[in-house]
Amino acid sequence: MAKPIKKLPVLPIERAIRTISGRWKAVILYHLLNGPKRLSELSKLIPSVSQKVLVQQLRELEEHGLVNRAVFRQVPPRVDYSATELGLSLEPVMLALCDWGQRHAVALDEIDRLVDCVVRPVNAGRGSTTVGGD
Amino acid sequence: MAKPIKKLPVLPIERAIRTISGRWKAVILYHLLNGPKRLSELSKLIPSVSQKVLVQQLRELEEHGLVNRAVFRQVPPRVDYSATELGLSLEPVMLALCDWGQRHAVALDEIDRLVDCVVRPVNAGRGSTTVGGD
DNA sequence: GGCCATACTTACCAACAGGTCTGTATAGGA
DNA sequence: TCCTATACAGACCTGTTGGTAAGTATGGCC
Repeated sequence: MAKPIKKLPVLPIERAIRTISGRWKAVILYHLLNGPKRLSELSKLIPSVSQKVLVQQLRELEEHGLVNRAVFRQVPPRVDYSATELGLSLEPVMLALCDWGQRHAVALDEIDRLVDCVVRPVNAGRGSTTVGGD
Repeated sequence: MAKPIKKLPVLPIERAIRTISGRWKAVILYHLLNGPKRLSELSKLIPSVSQKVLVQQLRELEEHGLVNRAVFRQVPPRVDYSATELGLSLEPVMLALCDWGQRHAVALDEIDRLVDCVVRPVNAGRGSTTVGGD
């Protein structure tokens, strides 16, 4: 496991928040919780993210041990990004955050559209969940 | 409930993360979970925070409905900051984040010192928990 | 050789975040 | 009047972050 280049806080809660608080990180992780993805796939799933920032955040997530990057020797180039065990362990935390975020929106009367907090497929029916950033 | 000036993301998880991800916010909230505090108290509890940022973050937490600010008509000026019901509801989420943050530090072999994840007094004995930022 | 698909990298810039330092306001007490 | 305690506000600066736009590398196919 390579040492993260970007130093993380010592305080556990600050550390946790820092690993997932960069732009698009939560969205990226959400998609990777559903299985490995290529860069091009993630680009299509998150249309509003710039190539540069997508790569940047993936690299950071990788550095912090949440994401694994698998390079295939082929052309066109193929790189698979997948959530590590550590990354997968964030799922309940992300769910808790999502639930609270909904509660927050309701409390502040800012419920334009209530997005379901589903980070894994519950069954074959993909459902109505859409995550693409705000 | 006043509308927050700083617009929050629509996506619930991004919204949640944004409300607690500013500098010192988690630490500030941690202290307010233990009861109302004055600015000077918070300054003493978190020695490394600058006056300006402390006030700024408290104002943001207030704007986002997590913190209540009570002004007393007296001199010296007295202002009490306390966690709102919404803010208090963050406790389990913060605990989950803290637990995960510890797990993360262990997984990356960065366990200098394991800080306990206690956000409320468990009993009369205050214990060994210390939160002051990194 | 040109085109394709994929996965990046680089230069540049605007906006933002956090911090230092200085100053202001209030009433009470010596 | 000066000092005290408390709670800010404002000017300024540095470093970071997110994004736009353009470019590079690889091998396969026509």
